Amino acid sequence: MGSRGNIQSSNLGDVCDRIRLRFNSRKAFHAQRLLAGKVVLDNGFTTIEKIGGLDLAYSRDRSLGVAVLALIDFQTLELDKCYYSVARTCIPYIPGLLAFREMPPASLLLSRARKLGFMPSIIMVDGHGIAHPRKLGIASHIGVVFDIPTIGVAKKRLVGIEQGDMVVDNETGKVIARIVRRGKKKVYVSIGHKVSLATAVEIVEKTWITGRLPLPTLVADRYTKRLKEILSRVEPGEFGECRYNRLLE
DNA sequence: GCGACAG
DNA sequence: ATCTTGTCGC
Repeated sequence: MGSRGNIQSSNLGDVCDRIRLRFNSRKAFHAQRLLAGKVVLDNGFTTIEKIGGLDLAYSRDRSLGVAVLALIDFQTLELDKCYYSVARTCIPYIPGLLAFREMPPASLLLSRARKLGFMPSIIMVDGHGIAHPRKLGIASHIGVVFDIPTIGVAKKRLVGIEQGDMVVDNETGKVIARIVRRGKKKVYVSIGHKVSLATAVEIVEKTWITGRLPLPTLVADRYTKRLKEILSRVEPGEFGECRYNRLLE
């Protein structure tokens, strides 16, 4: 047997191990700076028919991630459709590098949604947009890669200084995010891609009708937690339609 | 060296 | 994010 062995008997580790070994923060930083230069900070759309909410959950051993895209009618705020996708999680959570952990299930999901013609006008992503150390949080990352308008909606601050209802950049002093409150709850809203901060805030305020998050991400979050239950009986790469009918139970 | 640190 | 026990409020 040659030094390379073969696929079946290889003891070089599986694909996830190899992805993990090839990964390093220096290259990740470089990719983020590259993509950050492509972010568009103005509205790249005119009307919103459907708004999407994107969120993820993990199996208890964290080996699998499930991404959910909830499609909501922007006028009636009724749930239209809901899709999910499952993928292995190879990269650990590292502040500032969240996208490298969550992109596999998310990109699988969005590429399928696009192929099937179910891409919404804009997507609300659970995480920051440009309010990020290298101006490319996961919301912006997804927006640029899929060339779709995105809004970053995070529950906690990652960078910047809070001044009232805004978050300003440590160095430039520019506003990088706005804090939207509803009762005791608050979220950090930032530009993801192809949307202005003012419009992003308006969209969050219009869709935040109850709970701790605006409706798109709230619905995605609920489905994501329901789908955790079937993760142990599911193959990575699976794509499907959410099968739960009750929006809020 | 010491804190801060999306999900 | 996930796990987990107890507590507060509608």
